Amino acid sequence: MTEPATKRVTSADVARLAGVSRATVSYVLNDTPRQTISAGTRDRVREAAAQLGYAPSAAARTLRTGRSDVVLYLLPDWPIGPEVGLALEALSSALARHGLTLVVHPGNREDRPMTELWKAITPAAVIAYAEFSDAEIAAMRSAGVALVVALSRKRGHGRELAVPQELLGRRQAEHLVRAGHSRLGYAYPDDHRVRFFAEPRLAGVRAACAARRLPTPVGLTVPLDPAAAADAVRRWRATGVTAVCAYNDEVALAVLAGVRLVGLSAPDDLAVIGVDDIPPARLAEPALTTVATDQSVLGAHLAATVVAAMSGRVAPTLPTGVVRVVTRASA
Amino acid sequence: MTEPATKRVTSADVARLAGVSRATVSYVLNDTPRQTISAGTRDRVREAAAQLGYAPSAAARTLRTGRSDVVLYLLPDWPIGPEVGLALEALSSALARHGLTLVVHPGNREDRPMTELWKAITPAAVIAYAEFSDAEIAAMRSAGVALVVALSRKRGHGRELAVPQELLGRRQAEHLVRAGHSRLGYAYPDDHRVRFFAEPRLAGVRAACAARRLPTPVGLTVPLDPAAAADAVRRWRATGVTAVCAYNDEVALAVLAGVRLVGLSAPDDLAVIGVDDIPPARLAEPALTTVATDQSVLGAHLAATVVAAMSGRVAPTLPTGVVRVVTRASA
DNA sequence: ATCACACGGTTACACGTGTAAGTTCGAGGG
DNA sequence: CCCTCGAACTTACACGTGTAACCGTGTGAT
Repeated sequence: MTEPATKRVTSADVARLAGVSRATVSYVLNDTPRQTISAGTRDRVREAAAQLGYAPSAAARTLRTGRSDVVLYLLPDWPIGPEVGLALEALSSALARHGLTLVVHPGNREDRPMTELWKAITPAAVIAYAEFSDAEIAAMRSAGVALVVALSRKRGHGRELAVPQELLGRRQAEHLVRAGHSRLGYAYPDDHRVRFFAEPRLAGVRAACAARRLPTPVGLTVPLDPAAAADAVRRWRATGVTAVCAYNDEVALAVLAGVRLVGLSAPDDLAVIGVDDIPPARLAEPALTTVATDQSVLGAHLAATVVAAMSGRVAPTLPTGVVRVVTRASA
Repeated sequence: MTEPATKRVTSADVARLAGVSRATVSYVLNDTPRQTISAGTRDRVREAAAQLGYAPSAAARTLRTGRSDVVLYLLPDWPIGPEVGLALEALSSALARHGLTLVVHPGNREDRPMTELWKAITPAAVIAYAEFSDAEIAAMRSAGVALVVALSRKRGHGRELAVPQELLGRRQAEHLVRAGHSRLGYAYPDDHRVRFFAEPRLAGVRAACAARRLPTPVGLTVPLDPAAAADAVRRWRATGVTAVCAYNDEVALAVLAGVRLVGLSAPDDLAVIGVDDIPPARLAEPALTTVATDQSVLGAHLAATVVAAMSGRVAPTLPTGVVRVVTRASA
């Protein structure tokens, strides 16, 4: 049952086969700049490594250098949508191109103190949605974590890396205003855990309205339930709202369901715009207009920022045109 | 800029503070069965460890034991929905309870050969959707990976761990038949990458029909586009189909959109049932009937299976009642 | 002829842990 | 009194890697 488990291929094996010392193997495979190795030896070592299928032990490497090539990505504890999956894939690809490995960990802060995890892994960087306390950040730093990145809004501690959430709200409002609406509503999510995202988005909508001297948007919490959403729709109608920005596509779909339930129709009676462009958006009745983020360029940008920060260089600026409005029928 | 980075707390520090040897610390903290330690010493060691905030280095531990406590979960390269996130969270919690750490890696087989990853990490177990080749499995085994779990249907190589996909299709068909339908359709996804899931689900529908001596379901590929879905709906109607099982909720939503587009209505003209119960399902027009899987018990079961297999015990059987039909308006 | 020096390597150590193999010591049996 | 034996520890080694420090050798300058 318990197999002999043919021993791991180590750099010593490669060295033996190539007829050099183990140090030489290390120098060749890591392209150590200080050390010069003849072209002939380089080839022999590379050949031997490939032939044996050698892959260095991450454990030993981490132990030696004190830092692993792992970037830890802590998922939030609220439900994630398909767009997160896309972003992760892009981020992973981009990081891999820089020799870094993305590791995603579901954020169950309760089960096991997060500290155990990064103390154990000693990742090169930690990316998380929620903010860390100053004490946590200090602890990580001293534990060898090179970079701590929070994707939420407060500035100063980390860097603002994700798409500025305000921008999403602003784009929503701009689209609605351009379509002739002046009295807007905001559909707030029912889940208090996402307020880190919802608040800045709402702030973006508010800012856009204020800039145009329009009345401040009337915000209502909209659960993912047609009947509850119908209530919200009635209240918006009563206050003269003609178009609503929703926190995301799911909330927007709820609003659309509410509109249908009260016997009205979008966008004539109430225009609706979402965020994310999830697949069901274009299948809704009516098809949902939404603000989409290009997750692949976003992932690449995030990776570039992490890499830059680790090598001490200055972070690149977020490329423009990452978010765009997908115009469909609902607004 | 580069901080002094207060050195890592090691077991040697704990030993010094507790006034014992480093080995004793290891014995205490790991509850090594062979070794007896007095209660007094145990307390002193534990106290010291807590006081210093000691967490053992995963790298050193892995290097020494040759196996890490990481369970590697390889995500597929097709888009994932919210249900995957829920399952991961449950799995992570359950594994943590057994001292294992879940690590999720987006499956970009192109960027970096997967071999590099598990050769580097030496995980305790690997969970993946797609199947591995025999060579890959042999390589993992010999590299020390304790268990390889394939979530796909082919038996023999790995273990069938997830919910049998056939069951999902069967439940769909049973619900429709019980509602009085006899001529069924199957809405196949447009993405060839998910055939590992789609084929067994379709097989389940076929089996349910065959068991009741009903005609074999007529399968059509349905892209996530209302117009294309409308075509499919017309063809189903032409062949006398009165109800369709969709690969998942998104495809089902597309079918519903198609139904509306051709001026018909569900479930009277065509009943539709999906799989997954994603949030937009209950917000659709009409609300989508679907087959839901309890991700939390599934995650716990998956964790139990992994743990059992690692310790050589026999795998538990999948608890019954994990999948249930959520009846709404569409079927 | 001598020296400095870049080239192309090798030797040796450290990283932090688990654990097999000792070591000390007090108790209990003959 | 001696021997054995278990409890309670300690000592010592191995895991696989990166890298600083050392070393021989040819080569061009003095």
